[in-house]
Amino acid sequence: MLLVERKAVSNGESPTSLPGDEVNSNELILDAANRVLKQQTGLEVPLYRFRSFEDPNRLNRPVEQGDRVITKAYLGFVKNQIPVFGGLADSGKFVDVNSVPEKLLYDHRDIFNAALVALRKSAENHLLPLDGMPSNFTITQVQQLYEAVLEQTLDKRNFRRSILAKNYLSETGEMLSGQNFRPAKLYTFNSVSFQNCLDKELEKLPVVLF
Amino acid sequence: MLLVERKAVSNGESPTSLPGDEVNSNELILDAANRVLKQQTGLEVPLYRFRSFEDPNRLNRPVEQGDRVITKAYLGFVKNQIPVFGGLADSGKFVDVNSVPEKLLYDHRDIFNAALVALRKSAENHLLPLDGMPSNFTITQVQQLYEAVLEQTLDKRNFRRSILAKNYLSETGEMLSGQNFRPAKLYTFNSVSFQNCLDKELEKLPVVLF
DNA sequence: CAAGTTAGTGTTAAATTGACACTCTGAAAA
DNA sequence: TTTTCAGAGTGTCAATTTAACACTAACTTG
Repeated sequence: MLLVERKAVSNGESPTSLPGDEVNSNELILDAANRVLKQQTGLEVPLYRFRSFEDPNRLNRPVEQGDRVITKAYLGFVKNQIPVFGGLADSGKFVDVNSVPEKLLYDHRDIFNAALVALRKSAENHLLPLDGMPSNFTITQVQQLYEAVLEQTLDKRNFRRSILAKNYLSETGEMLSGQNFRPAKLYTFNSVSFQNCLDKELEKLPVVLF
Repeated sequence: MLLVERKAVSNGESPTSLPGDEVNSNELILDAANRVLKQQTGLEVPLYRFRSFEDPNRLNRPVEQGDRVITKAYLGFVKNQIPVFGGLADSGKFVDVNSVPEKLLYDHRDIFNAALVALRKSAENHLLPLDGMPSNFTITQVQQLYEAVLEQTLDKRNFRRSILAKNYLSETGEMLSGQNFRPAKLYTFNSVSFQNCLDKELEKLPVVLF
């Protein structure tokens, strides 16, 4: 989990926060998310929308005209990039998800919690984005990622069957050798097929939701 | 489908539109939707969120500072209420969904299309809200609603099995008599159980979606 | 070549989903 | 009173999907 320390913060608020800033009046929100992430952390990764936050009191101060902030939250997966902080973000660091402070800026802790929920539901559907994996990986490594996210062990055969059925893992033809056991096939993450899976899943949903 | 004629409209735009207006800076968006609907049509019905619309060009005019409008769209089901137009809405009328003009205000035709998609996906999941049904109704009437929304006939036995399994229809103990065939059981729509179904469905979803 | 370690594979039982046809009940007509 | 009409209401079977479960394959090291 990447947390940043925000420069100017209203009285009493924690400067520890998620990257984030305002949308320009002529840009798509996803574009804004990418731009702000780049500005504040130097990172460029695919972003996945998960929820919006719109409570009028979420900034913990009385709402005045022009002070209403609605956040559309995205998450993304970082490989090995080293962040370079800038913009509103003074500094920052990666922390274990179990070490995220209870108190973050505004309702950012709620947003983080929602991100974890989103991640776990995605994992239950075998739809975790693998942008954070190395470019070649074994299915066992993917399974370890899933087990970490879900905090439970999974049956190897069922996991393989389910994840391969999604068709977003492509065999490279290469094997992972140099270990003292049977070499494993290496796969890559096919993000186009992955998007197709998400779209197909979206097809199935009831869209009238709250 | 309820369309309203909007009073003041920028040049060249169709005044025929969906009810809608701005959110106050201190209210929840759903509250705003209820308030605006009441103001403009006099109607008070449960509202169901289905999508947001955020294209910077959706107002068909160059975006200036403070001119960016993002819409969160809701739909609701009207029973027999007679609308009383007010606020931005000069007048209005119910029209068949197949007679909605191609050109509505701004992107309201897109919003309407999205509402239809949402409705049909909800129907495929046997999760159409029944706020628009009479207070007592037969399962056959519900099936007719579903068939109208889906524009296809459904198998009676499978439909009954599925819809009853959701547990949001409650038997009243009354029967619909006075017809020259076997009387049908009358049911009511249990909106609390219905919400539970929606929540349960939400549990199952992958939440990382775009 | 034996031992150790992970890779990789298939079957069965249970639950769910879709296709399909007949009996029940009341009213009206004969 | 009996028959006819029309929609109400019900169950089964086959196919698919999902979860549980155990062994053989392949490579390295000693």
